[in-house]
Amino acid sequence: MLMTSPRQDKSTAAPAGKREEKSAAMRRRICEAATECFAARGYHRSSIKQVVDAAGVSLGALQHHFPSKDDLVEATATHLLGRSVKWFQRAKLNIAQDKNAFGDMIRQSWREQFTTDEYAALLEILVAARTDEDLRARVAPRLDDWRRAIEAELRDLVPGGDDGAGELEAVLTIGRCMMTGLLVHDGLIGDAGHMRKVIDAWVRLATGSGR
Amino acid sequence: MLMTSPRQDKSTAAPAGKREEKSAAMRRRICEAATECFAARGYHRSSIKQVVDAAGVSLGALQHHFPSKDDLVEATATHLLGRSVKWFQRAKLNIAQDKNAFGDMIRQSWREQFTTDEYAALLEILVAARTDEDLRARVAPRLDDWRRAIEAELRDLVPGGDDGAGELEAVLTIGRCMMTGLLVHDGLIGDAGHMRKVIDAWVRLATGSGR
DNA sequence: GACAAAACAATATGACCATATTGTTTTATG
DNA sequence: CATAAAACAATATGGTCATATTGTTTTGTC
Repeated sequence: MLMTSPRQDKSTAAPAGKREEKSAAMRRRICEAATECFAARGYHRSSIKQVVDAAGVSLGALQHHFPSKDDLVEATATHLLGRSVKWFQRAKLNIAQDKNAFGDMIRQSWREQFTTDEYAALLEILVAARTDEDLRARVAPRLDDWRRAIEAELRDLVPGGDDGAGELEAVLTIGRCMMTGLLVHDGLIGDAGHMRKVIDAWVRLATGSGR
Repeated sequence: MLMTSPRQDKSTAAPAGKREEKSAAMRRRICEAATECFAARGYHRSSIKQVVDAAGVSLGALQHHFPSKDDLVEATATHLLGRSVKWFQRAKLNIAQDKNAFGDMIRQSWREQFTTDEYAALLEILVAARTDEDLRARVAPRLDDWRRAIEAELRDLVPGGDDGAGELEAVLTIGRCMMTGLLVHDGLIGDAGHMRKVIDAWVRLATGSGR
């Protein structure tokens, strides 16, 4: 038996590493596989079996780390939201503090964050959580933390004024929601050029230029 | 068996076009039940059996009118999109041609169109179609028709100038996408007051007031 | 009134899914 | 190195799903 056992090769794995470290790597690997599956086939059409196959691990291994599907989904959502926060932290440093900073950030965010498999997977999870009480109870708090973390991160980027705080929050929320809806509506047609035009229109509106 | 004569008993039954009419009523009834199910439990968690129970019809009846699930979903999407177009046609007449027309329309649309079970069901279908090629091929054209119908309907409502056409399209698209994303993101938290604030902020931005 | 097609109904089928169960290997630590 | 816990693996189970199948009733037309 065990002819086709999906073992990790030990040549690359750190021997001195701890059990905990290996466990974290396995969890990450499974979450990444889940991300792929959710993006490719949608949340409900992705079975545990498919995630297992995509990750190249055994069903038992997945079950050990994520006893239920909700456990896996919550972990995947947390993983994706955490990566998004890290993206903003990085992007913030790379963007010059000129007057186009905001528009550049929006456009870059669209390209590098929203039009990715990672965001597609997150969208699947969010929509699934809408009609699944248990899942929503797990995911909603993480989503709220994510929103706050990003707002805190970008607070000093937008020039704004005195009422910049509330204004920033509103503009960020509108932008985020608009991009999400753009994926759902116009993404279904698949016209990337048209979507970019909409993004540009949003930047114009949000920065008050060209009016 | 049971060869009773159908010659009499015409007083109570519909006189003409009975079969076609009854068929349309049945189809509508099933689509409405599907809408309920999709909104309450999500697309993939709604089984044909549940739609059948909600509609109070037999499985055979549903199968007769919609041989496959995709047939049912396409019909439901078409039904919902058609109702949305009718909503805009009605709303357009009710709104005075003052300078607040646009803002009023946005707010009314949010209340009466987006925060409804009908739109929740549509959202479920759109997201499901993202990762289901067959379903997308059926739904995407209907969605495109819907978008064009609404744009044509509202073309004369926004003052706009020469470039009003392109500008209107962009503003409508952004607003529509923003509301959809608002449902997905902030709707998960369930704070209706916060969402209304975002809508107000969008109206301010789109109309250029208070800047 | 005969007759075919449409409409409606009830049951059957085969696939798939989440998870439970049971067994084996690896790792940390005394 | 003994040993217990953690990690990993293979199979089993009960339920649900979409759809196929087959049978019955209703309706339009000749």
